[in-house]
Amino acid sequence: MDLPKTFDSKAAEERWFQRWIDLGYFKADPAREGKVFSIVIPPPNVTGQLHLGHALNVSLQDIIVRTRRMQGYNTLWLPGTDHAGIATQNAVEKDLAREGKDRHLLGREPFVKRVWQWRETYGGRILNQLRRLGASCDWSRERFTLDPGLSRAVTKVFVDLYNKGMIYRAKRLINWCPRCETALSDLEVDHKDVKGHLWYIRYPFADGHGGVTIATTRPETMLGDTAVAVNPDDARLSSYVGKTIRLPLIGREIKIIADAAIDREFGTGALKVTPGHDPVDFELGSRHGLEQISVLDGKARMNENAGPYRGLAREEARKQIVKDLDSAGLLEKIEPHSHAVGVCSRCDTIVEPMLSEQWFLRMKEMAARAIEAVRRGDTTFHPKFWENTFFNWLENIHDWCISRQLWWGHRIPAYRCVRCDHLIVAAERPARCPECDGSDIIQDDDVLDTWFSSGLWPISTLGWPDDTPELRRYYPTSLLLTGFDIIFFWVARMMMFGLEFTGKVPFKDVYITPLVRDELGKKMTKSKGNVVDPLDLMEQYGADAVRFTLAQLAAQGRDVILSHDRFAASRAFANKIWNAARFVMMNLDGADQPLAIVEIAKLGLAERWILSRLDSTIREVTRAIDAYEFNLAAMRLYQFIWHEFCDWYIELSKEPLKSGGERQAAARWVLINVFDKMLRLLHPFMPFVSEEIWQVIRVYLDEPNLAAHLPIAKYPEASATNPLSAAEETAMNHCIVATQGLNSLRSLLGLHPGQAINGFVRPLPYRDVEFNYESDGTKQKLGIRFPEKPAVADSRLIAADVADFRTDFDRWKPYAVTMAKAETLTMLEPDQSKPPRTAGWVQGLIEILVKAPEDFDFQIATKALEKKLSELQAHYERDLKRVSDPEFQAKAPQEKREEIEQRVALTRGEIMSVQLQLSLLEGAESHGH
RNA sequence: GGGCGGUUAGCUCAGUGGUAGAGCAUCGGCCUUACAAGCCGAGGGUCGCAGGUUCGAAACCUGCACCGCCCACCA
Repeated sequence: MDLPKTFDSKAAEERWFQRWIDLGYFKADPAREGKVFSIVIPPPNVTGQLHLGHALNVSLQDIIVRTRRMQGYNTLWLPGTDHAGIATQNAVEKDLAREGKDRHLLGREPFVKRVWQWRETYGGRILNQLRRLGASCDWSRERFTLDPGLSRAVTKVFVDLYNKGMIYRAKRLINWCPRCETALSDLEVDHKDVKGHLWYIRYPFADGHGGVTIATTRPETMLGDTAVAVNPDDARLSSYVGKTIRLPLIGREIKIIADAAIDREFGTGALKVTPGHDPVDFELGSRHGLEQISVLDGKARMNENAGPYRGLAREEARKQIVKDLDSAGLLEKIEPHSHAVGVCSRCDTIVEPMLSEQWFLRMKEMAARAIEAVRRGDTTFHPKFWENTFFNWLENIHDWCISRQLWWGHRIPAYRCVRCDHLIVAAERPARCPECDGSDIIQDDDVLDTWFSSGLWPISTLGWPDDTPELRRYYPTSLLLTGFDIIFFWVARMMMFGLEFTGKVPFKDVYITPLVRDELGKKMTKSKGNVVDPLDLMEQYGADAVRFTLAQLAAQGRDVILSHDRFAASRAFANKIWNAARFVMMNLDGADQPLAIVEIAKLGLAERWILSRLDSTIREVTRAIDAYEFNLAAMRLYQFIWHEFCDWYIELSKEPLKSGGERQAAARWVLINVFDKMLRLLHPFMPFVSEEIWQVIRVYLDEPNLAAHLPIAKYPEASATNPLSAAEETAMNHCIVATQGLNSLRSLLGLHPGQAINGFVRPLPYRDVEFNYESDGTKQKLGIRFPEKPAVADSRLIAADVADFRTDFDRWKPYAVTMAKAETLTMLEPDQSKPPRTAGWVQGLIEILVKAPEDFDFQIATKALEKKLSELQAHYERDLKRVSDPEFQAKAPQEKREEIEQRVALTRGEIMSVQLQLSLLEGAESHGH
């Protein structure tokens, strides 16, 4: 089998994705038996472009979806898009503007038609980009929030909530964007700090004398003032309460009122009250029954209530009014003042608090039920701390303004009889007015906030309000995976709607993804020009590498900071796997298809060892995915594949592969089987490279009902019993550590890697077994000759030989280095019966030193050893002190005491070893120079 | 004003009570027929600061600093 030297990611991506879809692997069948795993995609804006947030989101969803599918779950991942009312409408308006038109010129019908056209053009784009990432959605179930079925759900919800009295119409002070010319919800308003001014303006009493000075950041709204308020406890001003003021410039007479909410410290302590243009004043005005006067129109120009200023834009009016007040001698001073202004989150225009009649949804009760459901644990957030954020918002929730003065969206199912003005809320347009029987009935012009329909996404996409098989089978969904920026907009609303209309939470788990930032840790925005395009990344590194990198970076509770190095490393990883595959295939020439299964008992130590490492990897990866710890799963895979399988097992397999016979058969079988399981584990992370390789090796697999492709192959499970005994594990770890120790020694001594070193290491628990080591540099690890069967351990233990090495390899490793060296040393002690070959080891070392090259730097080597020695001594002393501390002996748990006592012995051995090495260096220096 | 998250090697991040870790980057040595997108080594950290709890703290508690984010009607 000929495989090219480097992995061609693009070819693999093109080869497999369409194939998987054509074969229907991603299709969900509600009729199928089995446990269910279901998830609905956070629908991207229909006209959106893929950004890294999507890429992260989709990669993580795909990892878990593919895993569950392979684990045999009845899996549904439902894709789709959101009509994204205001965002899309703005985009099309911008497009129109380029042609010198605007939507009003076009008219409502043609404009909406144009948006649909736009959707036809760009609507498929983002989903195609998700497919490029490998998203294994059931693409046959694609939904759009304006689909007829989903619209029907929206209408029903509106009508039901209206009939329950939860949706109502009211004239309130709402957020108004003068550019978009629509109402906005509180969430759609961003707050920005601006450096403004505080204008101090004297409002004279009605008799023309004296007056009260107020401080304001918005002088132009004074035209709508209907009172001046002071704190009743304010000694300076309370005597004025009840007096009348003549409002400058327009001459309206207003009263001075008292209200405890007034901050005496701010400004002059007197507040101009503008109920028509300020939320605080609106509240205050309602308490005192003040008139509400609006002085601005929908485009934020002064209206007919603004007298001489009518027609001016609000900024113009402000300048003019300040100027006029100054001429009138009423402007007392101007102070610089920073404060926050609300801006439209879509277009950044300063939002105007405006009096307006809108539709509202009462939230308190629904919010309370959502809180209760999360408290009960029906839904759990990951990471958990997001629950606080969720509670916090819901506990302080205000009614939701759901109507928008837009054209793109779900038109509100409310109708009005032209003749008698009767309001009818109904799913269908009524033919006649039930009050006056009039037939002239018009529908409300407004559409719903786009989040109203996305809030229904988990139920509407499954067919609600009908009782569909999908709804019954897949609802509640298993998981929602989304960004924190839409917890309020979307997650909370889905919770509330789901509970309200099905009595059940819409998802059991919510995984909140972190924010993706650029390499400098900055948020990516178009205006900063630091947006990294995932399509470029895929082009450069391949979809697998992009997915794997995002998974690695997605630690819970942290922002994802991009790093090109990481993408490059993942691409190298894909290539590494590819080359491992080439090695395996090269060595399977002429092998049976499928390979005959080899019993575990007939495998060598290295074979059993890699199988054992594989089991540990399977367990850890599975556990991490279950816990949504994608980064840990990815890291473990990387560690196993590269450092355990490639670095060790492949190297160790070379000799048996050449040997022919049973050992060759065993090595072949292990190579294929480990590779197979490894690819299955890897597949959810790197679907393309894994499939590309698996297709080549699958002919060797002997599995009943073997899947044709990886997406539906069975997910690996760890063996019930460890293929490696504790003793064998110890032996193998000794080999690894001995090899590393001697490689390090050679490097330290400045020897050429090709320089042969002969030596042996005897693992202490196996005193009658030795591992001969002959490294000639060209096959560094190959020289280890493993005993066919490790002999039973000798029970005699020397001082350094007390550690129980049945612990995790990584923790164990440093001790083993010590072991290898300590062995050497103990042999020098007089009371030991001295095994002859230990002296040989030392002898070998001396010979090497004698043969050291002319330019060998003894000073550097000595320095390094001395440093190491002092570190060891520090550790030794610390541990020794600890061990001899009576309190430690009294209070520390026994296992800890033992552990540290063992460490003391080991460190002591290692110290002696380093001392020996140092003395050898000294000797060699005087000898050789 | 309230709340949340973060601070560990040059960079990006693991590490929830027992000798500080990985990847990348750096340095040294290797073209060794799976892989130079590679292999073998090495250097590099008073774990943000100050207290406390503990036999023992990067980890647990308190306070502080700095970075980032969210919420909020001081005109």
